Amino acid sequence: MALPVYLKIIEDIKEDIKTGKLKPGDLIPSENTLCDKYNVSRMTVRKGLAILVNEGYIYSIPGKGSFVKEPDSEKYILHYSEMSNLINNIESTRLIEVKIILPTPKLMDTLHIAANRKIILIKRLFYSNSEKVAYDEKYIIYIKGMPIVEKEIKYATFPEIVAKHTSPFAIKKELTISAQLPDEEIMKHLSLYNTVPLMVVEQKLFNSQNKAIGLGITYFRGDYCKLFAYSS
Amino acid sequence: MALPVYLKIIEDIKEDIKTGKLKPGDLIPSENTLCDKYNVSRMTVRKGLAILVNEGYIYSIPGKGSFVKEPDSEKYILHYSEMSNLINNIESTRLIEVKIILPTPKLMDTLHIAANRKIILIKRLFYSNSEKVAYDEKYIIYIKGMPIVEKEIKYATFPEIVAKHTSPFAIKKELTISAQLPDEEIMKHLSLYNTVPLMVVEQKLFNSQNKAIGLGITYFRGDYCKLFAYSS
DNA sequence: CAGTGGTCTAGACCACGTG
DNA sequence: ACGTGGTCTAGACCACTGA
Repeated sequence: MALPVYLKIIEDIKEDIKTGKLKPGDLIPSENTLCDKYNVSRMTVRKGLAILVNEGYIYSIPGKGSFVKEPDSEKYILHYSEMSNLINNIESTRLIEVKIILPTPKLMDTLHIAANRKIILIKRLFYSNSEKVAYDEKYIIYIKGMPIVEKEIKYATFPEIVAKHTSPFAIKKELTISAQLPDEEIMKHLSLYNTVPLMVVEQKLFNSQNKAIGLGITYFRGDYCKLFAYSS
Repeated sequence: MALPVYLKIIEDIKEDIKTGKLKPGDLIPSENTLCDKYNVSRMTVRKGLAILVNEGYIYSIPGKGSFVKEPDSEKYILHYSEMSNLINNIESTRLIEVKIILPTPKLMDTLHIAANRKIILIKRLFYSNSEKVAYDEKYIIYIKGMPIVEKEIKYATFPEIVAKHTSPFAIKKELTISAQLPDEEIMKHLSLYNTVPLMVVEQKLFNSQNKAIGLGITYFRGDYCKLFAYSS
């Protein structure tokens, strides 16, 4: 019995759920029942159940009991960074342009800002095996002290640029993934001469007050980029 | 003080992390120190810390202490189902074909099966607002008792079909997302006459022994499908 | 050695839900 | 009134770390 009791409890209940002995909606034995079954104090049982709750296997209703949960079968974990994906890693970047602009109507809308707010626009190209694999645009709401020095931007990931002076824990992010065809500007930047589908990843950053602080759009060549996700 | 003490402890430490008072790598006050600070027993402090560990804010090393964690800044939660996405929901489906086949070399490789294993192939079309928005192929390793009855397949999600007779908790899933151009068969199925980029989502299902049991490929019209993910 | 986190106990009081 | 889960206590022993 090197195994702590609470882990044994977890194992047993998970097993019952996976084999179907316990089905979604079923009532789990009460905490006191489990105390008796394992000859263990209630806090130990509760520790096990808390972990099962946390892992999404069960839920508890005060006064009623603990029940097997309907699994979140649509939930996946996705790891995303502009700099690495399933097929290849970005080995180098080239800065096309950095400038301060005023927001377009679309930017005013997605970032919820006034027409006179200054925006830093960064355009970059990503290379892998000396080939252009992605074109990248970042729009960052300008704040004093922001890094607009070339060497600070060149190899940084979007959250890294923005989080330079705030805790990375304070930043929330959203991704929108779509398939598009390149417009003329992108075809030029990526030196495309025939139709190549693009995997477009829009990344929106929010501060801890849920105010948008930046927008990044990365246009990956479809034949050079795949994303990968897995169920937890 | 309706707020439980352990939640107060969590709040305080999160606040210190978000404001940068505590930085990644920093040592957190020891459990006994926190007991004194909050005038509370050790189990209460530990409950709070356990949740912070679970949420990825801190980690603990026995004999040393608890430390602020480097955040997993590339991790996102993605909700995916063939039947609903950011832009629109699938309102109806049409079964094109259901048949038993022997695996192609590609299938033998991705599903790790022998050449004589029978495979159920299901081809479907997904409609939204009476328009064809996606073409869908499922390959399921045939097992006795599998539903191949039309009405059981028609409106079911891939995991639902496969999990019909096993617990949904026992199934692990992987997604691969890419942008592609349609081949002739897909253009025909989706009635495409000019070039439309496709968002292709490959879904692989595994049983609890990590054996592949099914493969689904859904080809969404890029202009009708976007995926959405967010940081936790 | 003293201090740390990991496991566990045997109680307690509370709010809640059902008969 | 009783059983349920939610919070909390004031101890205990262990294995580990670092001085």
